[in-house]
Amino acid sequence: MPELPEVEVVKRSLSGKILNLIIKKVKINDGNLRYKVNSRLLSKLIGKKIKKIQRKSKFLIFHLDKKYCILVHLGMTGKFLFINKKNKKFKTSFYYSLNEIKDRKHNRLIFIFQNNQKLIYNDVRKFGFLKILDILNLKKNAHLRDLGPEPFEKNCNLNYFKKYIKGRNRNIKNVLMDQKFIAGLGNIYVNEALFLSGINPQRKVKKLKNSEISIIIQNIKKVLKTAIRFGGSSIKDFSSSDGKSGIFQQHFRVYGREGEKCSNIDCNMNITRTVISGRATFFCRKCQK
DNA sequence: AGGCATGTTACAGG
DNA sequence: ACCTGTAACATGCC
Repeated sequence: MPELPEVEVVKRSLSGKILNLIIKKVKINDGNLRYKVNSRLLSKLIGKKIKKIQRKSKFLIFHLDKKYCILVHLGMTGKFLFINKKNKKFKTSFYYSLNEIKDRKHNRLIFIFQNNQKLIYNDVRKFGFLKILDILNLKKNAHLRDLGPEPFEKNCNLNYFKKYIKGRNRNIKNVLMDQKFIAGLGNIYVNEALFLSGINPQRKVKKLKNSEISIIIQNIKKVLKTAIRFGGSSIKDFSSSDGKSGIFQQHFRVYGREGEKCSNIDCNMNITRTVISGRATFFCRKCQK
């Protein structure tokens, strides 16, 4: 369940666990993910050490020895699960085992490390993927090449928005969902950021005032930061690699709240659901103009 | 049974 | 070129 905050949470939780581990074996239960897993390349990872984990937008990049890296996208339901065999008897790993047993069916790949700890890639819908690449080719990789700036980068500012927006006839929701314009947002956080900003998702970008754009930028950062702080949002069953769920979904102001009363004080309006660019869109008709 | 789902991409048509 | 809508991918849940 991965937009930028969820992927960041996964990155952080994984970094504390698998850095410096050496891959002993990789088991492919079902390699037919969004792109078929290349088993030949995968076997080249045996004996390699995980040196660094990086997040780029909604992608994870595992850096390994010898310029190998794994580019990962979690799609809609991709998850990593870390199994600490060494502490099998401890409560925490009992927790992992439960998770593993509950959803063994969707464990697609299993990385086994030299110390017998395991990293499982679990993905119900198989929209996610793992690609083994040469680090030197990373920059020109088609998935990463065209990504826009991330919300926390300093070039993601009012001027950048103004320049892009000029003469464009798109609505603001659609633009914020566009990874080529700004990287890392998805449907949930765009809905939330526009609510916080008091901007109707249908507004044409060319008609936004500078002050409104600034507010949007500010709220994008705010909502992402808060979501990371709460461990991401767990709709259905997102979990970080230690099986913990995030709780930011409890803080959604509009997403999934069709018909519920607007959470702004003094507003009696119910939240509206509509569809924009094929995606569910939630907003308050009164508070978002 | 039908509709919906955190994402991305391809394609058709205006 | 720009923009929108739709469908597809694979699967499960309500």
